[in-house]
Amino acid sequence: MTTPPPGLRERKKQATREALREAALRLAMERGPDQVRVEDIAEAAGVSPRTYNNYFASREQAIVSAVTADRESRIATAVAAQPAGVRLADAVTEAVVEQYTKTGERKHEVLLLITTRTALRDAFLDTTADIEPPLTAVIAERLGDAGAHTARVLAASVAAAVRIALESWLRPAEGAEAAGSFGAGGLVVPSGSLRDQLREALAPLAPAFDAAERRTQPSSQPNGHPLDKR
Amino acid sequence: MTTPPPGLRERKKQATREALREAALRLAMERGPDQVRVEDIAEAAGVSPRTYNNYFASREQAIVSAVTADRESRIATAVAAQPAGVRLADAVTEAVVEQYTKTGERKHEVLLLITTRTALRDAFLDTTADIEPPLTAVIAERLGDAGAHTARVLAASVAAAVRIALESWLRPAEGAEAAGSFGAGGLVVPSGSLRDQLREALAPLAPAFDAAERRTQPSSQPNGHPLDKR
DNA sequence: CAAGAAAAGTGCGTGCACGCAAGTTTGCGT
DNA sequence: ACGCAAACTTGCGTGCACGCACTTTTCTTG
Repeated sequence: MTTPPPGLRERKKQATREALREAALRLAMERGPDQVRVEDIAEAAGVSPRTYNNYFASREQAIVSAVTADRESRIATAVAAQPAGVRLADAVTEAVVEQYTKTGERKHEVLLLITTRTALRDAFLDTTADIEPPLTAVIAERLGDAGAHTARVLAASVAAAVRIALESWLRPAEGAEAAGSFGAGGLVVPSGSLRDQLREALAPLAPAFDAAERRTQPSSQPNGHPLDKR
Repeated sequence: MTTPPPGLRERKKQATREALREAALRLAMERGPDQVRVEDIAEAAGVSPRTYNNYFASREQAIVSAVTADRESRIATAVAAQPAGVRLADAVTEAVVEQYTKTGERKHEVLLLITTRTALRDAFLDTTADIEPPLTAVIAERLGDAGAHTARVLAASVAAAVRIALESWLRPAEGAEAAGSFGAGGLVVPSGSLRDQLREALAPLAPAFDAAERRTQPSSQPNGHPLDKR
């Protein structure tokens, strides 16, 4: 409905983007990530370097996007696909966990590559911001027009939480540095599975979702037990 | 206590940083922001271009940092300075609003400059991430060791909310584009004062703070009326 | 189906970020 | 007071991001 026939223009565009993605990833895997110049990626994809640059603002983005692909749209539909009765908080949590967990075999070995370079790691973490717009849309849909503002904030918070979860998951406990007055952190969390990290990061936001949801439909109370562990 | 005498080394370093900040801002104000090359800033500050680059990762950062300065530390202390009895949510909100509102006359004219260039605008918005570590620290302090994880998520959410508030404040209603299924947004909010934008963006997070706070001190209920409008 | 408008691709030039390997300054132990 | 080690500065070189002007391709409309 939204895309009758995408048109040749758009198809070519996506094809080029895909080719660049693939080329970037493949070359990065073959040689090290540092041994891949933009020129190589462009050539492998059959476009000029300048064109490559119209698709990706940085070399890291190109490589990482091969893993990230169309996560944004997947998340949105995943939320919408949740049964109508569940709490909004649970719907979002489930959708997010599902999308970040259901990783093909190939992806996992790519993540190893990504963690080896700080620039790549950062670029990967930055992609969490991409889920914000679609999340805003679905949340806003459930909150109604009055909650548009709230929806944006909640979506952004979710993105932030996901980022944190990925951060502490990707980091096998580095030396103690920056933030505040924590110990080495060894006690805080033994760096469990990604699944757990995500749930734990999203849990604190649940009350905010509940409150927002309550403000729009004070009558129909969604069932609150499918995932509530308390 | 934390800084007996800072030592010559550190003082010089801060002096250089300050000089760069000031030079960058001054030059950007005199000519347009686009007419300032890194070379100029470095020369005006009396260091080599390469050294400039050891302090700032981008030209935009240097300019923006003149406005941002030590906001991070101010926020942390502002939260800590709040009366002990108030809800954590209120303490944070007040501290944040205060810090982003108490803007000198000079700052306001700088903000006008910043909004003129997208790159500067983005750099400015990115600085909201800097408040995250100090916020994490103070929040963690009030939540106790058990809530360290929660503290990080909440701090990140606050940072995200602030970013959103600043975004919609800096943008006098552009044409409708990206996100989801909203109208032109003219109805949603008439783009009130920054103060209001901040409060509105932070409000949805209050329930999350309350819940977190409740989990650590189920007994002593903080007074909940100083700012609660509902 | 033939222009003409709109959009994508391309070549070129400029300023920049950043690694590396010196040189220089500051701090500290003895 | 001296001198070594660590921190900061700097020059150089490389690859890159991106604006601009222009060509080529695709979409639209009469």
